[in-house]
Amino acid sequence: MVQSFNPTQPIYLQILQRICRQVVRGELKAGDKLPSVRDMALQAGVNPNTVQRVYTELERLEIAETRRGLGSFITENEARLKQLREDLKSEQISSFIADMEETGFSPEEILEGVRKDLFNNKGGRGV
Amino acid sequence: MVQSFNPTQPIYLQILQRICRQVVRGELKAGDKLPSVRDMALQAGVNPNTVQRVYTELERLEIAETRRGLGSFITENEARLKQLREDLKSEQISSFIADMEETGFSPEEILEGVRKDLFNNKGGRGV
DNA sequence: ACACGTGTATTAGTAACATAGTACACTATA
DNA sequence: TATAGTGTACTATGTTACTAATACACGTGT
Repeated sequence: MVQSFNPTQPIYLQILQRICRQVVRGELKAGDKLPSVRDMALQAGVNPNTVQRVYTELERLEIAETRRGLGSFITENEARLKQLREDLKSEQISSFIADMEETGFSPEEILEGVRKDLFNNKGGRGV
Repeated sequence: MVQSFNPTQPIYLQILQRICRQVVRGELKAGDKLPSVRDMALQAGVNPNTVQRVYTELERLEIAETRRGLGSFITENEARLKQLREDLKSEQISSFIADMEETGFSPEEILEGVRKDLFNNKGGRGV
C-alpha cells in the first residue's frame, strides 16, 4: 500500500501537507501519536529519513513533539493547532489573492470566479 | 538593473510567469516583440540559455512565436491569448479551491475568507 | 542485561536547475 | 559582401535540494 506523490513537488513537503491537513480536519488530535518514522516510511513507500525530515519540520512548526525512543506526537497545545488552522487558511487565501491580482484579475472577478467554482460548477466539472 | 527571483522556484518558471502576467494584464499585446534572449538575459541578470528556455516554453504553450534571426513575438492569435487568460484564471481558482477543501474548509468559509481578504482587510494588512 | 522499537545523525547519490562558453544558422542593413 | 543582431544547439561544469542507505543513541519492557 504505497501512497502516490506528485513528481513536481518534494515528497517530504507532500507528507507534511497531508499531516497538517489531517490535523486541521480533526483526523489527528492533540496528543495523538504519529506512526514511527519506519512505519510511516513503509506506508508511504519512502525512506525513513524522508519521514524524519517531515517530523523534524513538524517539530520546528510546533505542530508535533518528538520523544526519543518513544515516538512523535501531535502537540497537546490546542491553541497552537487552532492557530495552525487559521494560519493555513490565511496563507492560502492571501497568496491566492496576491497571485490573482498580480495576474491582473479584479477583486470582483476573483470573487465571482470563486463563487462559481464553489457553488455552480461543482456538478459539471468533469475533468 | 537585475531582477530578483524567489529562490524556492526555478528562475525560468518565474520569468515565464512574469511574461504570462504581462500578457494577461495587457502590457504585452498580440504581435509584440519580446526582447532578444541576450537582452532579456541582461535585464533579468541570468544566462541567455535560461531565457532561451523560457522562450521555448512560451512557444510550446503557443503564447509566442519565434522567428530565427528575427526574434520572438507574442502570438497574433487573439483567441489564444484570451484563452490563456481564462486558463490561468480557472487553474488558479480551481487549485485554490481544491487545496482549501482538502485542508478541510467549507465552501462558505472559503468564500467568506476570500471576500474578507479582498474587500475588508486591504487597509489593515500590514505584513 | 538483553531485545526491540524509537528517534537521530551522517554520508552518498541523483535529478533538476543554472551557468558559461562556443559555434552555427538565419535575417536585415549598409 | 561584411557586419550586427537574432535564435538554436550543444557540451561541460557547478550548485542545490532531495532522497536513500546506514549506523548510532535512547527508551521501554521482559
